[in-house]
Amino acid sequence: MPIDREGKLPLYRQIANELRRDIEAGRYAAGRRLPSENELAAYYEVNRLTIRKGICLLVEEGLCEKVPGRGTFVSEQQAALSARSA
Amino acid sequence: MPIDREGKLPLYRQIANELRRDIEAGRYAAGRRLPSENELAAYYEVNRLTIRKGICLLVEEGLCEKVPGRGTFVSEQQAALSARSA
DNA sequence: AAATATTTGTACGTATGTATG
DNA sequence: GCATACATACGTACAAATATT
Repeated sequence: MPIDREGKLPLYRQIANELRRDIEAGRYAAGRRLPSENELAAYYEVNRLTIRKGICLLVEEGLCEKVPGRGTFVSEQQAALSARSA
Repeated sequence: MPIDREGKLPLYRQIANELRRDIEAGRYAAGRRLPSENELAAYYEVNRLTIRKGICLLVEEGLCEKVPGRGTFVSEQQAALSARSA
């Protein structure tokens, strides 16, 4: 159970950490689409806006890119990085 | 620099005064939408809830009307008033 | 072409917790 | 204790872009 509601870390940061871990572990291939915000919200049992806030951090880090109407995608560079380290 | 954090007036009252001034100065046309709460929060560098509290005063005064999910709009009457005084 | 579904984007509404004066 | 202010989180509604049927 990844998310700790009693923890000190805000949920959206925990979400960001989880997703970052998954990306860096290569669980999402180069340019692949992440699950939709609604799917992630259902999976982690948090509000969709909390997911968005977490993903926003990853976008700022350059790990992800969002495309309106399409989804959120793993940045190519990041995919290359995790492939290299794998 | 409109907002004075050292002043005696609470921030939300200062915000209300600023917005009221802008409306009465005709800077927002009849029925026009104000900047979103988030935009105002960024502009004045205060929390969104502080903006909300300030706008709430204007709504009580009849200067503005809020529409859930759409925004805050200048009341038509008020627009007429400021047009008259202009 | 049209209608529908999916997905991200935006905006207000509400509640709780924390900190400060 | 109370008012002010901020951070977090969820709720709800609708718009815009895209994809599908």
